[in-house]
Amino acid sequence: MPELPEVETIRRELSQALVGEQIYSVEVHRPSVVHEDPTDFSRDLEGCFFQQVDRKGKYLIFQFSQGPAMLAHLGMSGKFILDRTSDPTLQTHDRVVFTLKDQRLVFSESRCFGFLERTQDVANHPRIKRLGFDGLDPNLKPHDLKQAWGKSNRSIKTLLLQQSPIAGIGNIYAAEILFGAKLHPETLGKNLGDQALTKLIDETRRILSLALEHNGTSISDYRRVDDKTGEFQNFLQVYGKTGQPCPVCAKPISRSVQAQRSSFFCPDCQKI
DNA sequence: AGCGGAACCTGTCGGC
DNA sequence: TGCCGACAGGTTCCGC
Repeated sequence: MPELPEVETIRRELSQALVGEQIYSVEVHRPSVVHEDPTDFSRDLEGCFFQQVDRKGKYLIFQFSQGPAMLAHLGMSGKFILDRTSDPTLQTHDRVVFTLKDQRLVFSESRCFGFLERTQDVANHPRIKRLGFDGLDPNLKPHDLKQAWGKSNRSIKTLLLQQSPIAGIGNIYAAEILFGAKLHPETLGKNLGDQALTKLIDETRRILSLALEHNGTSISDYRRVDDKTGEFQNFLQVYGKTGQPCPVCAKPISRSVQAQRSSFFCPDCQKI
């Protein structure tokens, strides 16, 4: 599911619901998603209070009153569900269940690409250390992109998916950002000048913010913690629109494959 | 050093 | 109806 706007939507909802809550018990139903001995994982978290829920790129970071923090990545299909009913029936893809005072927090992941991982030192965790500026970080400047991309022969589409120097963009928003910036996905990053880089940064912020205002994009799996959908799918210009008219020039949207991922673009509006 | 591709695992959909 | 291949919002690792 989840790129920056979806993860941030979930972060806000979880923060609201969890801070100050105590974990009564933890059940791990799919050991491979916790990246450590599930018995240790459960035992250590039981009794802890949620203190803060942060985010960097597509990672959620849970801070507790004591002990290590917990990183969560939702992979392709991961969800956090807040279940306030008293029905403890397990759904097929429920991997980890945290029982709190009056609710259960369920980590559900059909494809098992997502995971929960505890760490004593978030900032130095290799997965976090690798990330560049968060996609909404106002400090990102054209110079940073130039420095990172200057010697690379990769296309701009591939570079946007790297999570460094910009973190949080995935396949949907890469398509929408490049359409907004009028850049063909196969343009080489190193060929972009100051003007194009500035436009790219502006569009990144504009699209991610707009998507966040609409609570993210629900194409198939993505749901908010209360099972509501996001609404940004109603605003997509090119992602998944192969053959449909470009909203600007009405030529059909093209699809190609780059680095094993689909790219969607207008062959007329987006130039190399 | 940097690149493309395979791998991780599961589900859905369309064609035959 | 059943089987098979293509495709899916992500990340890491392994050769070349």
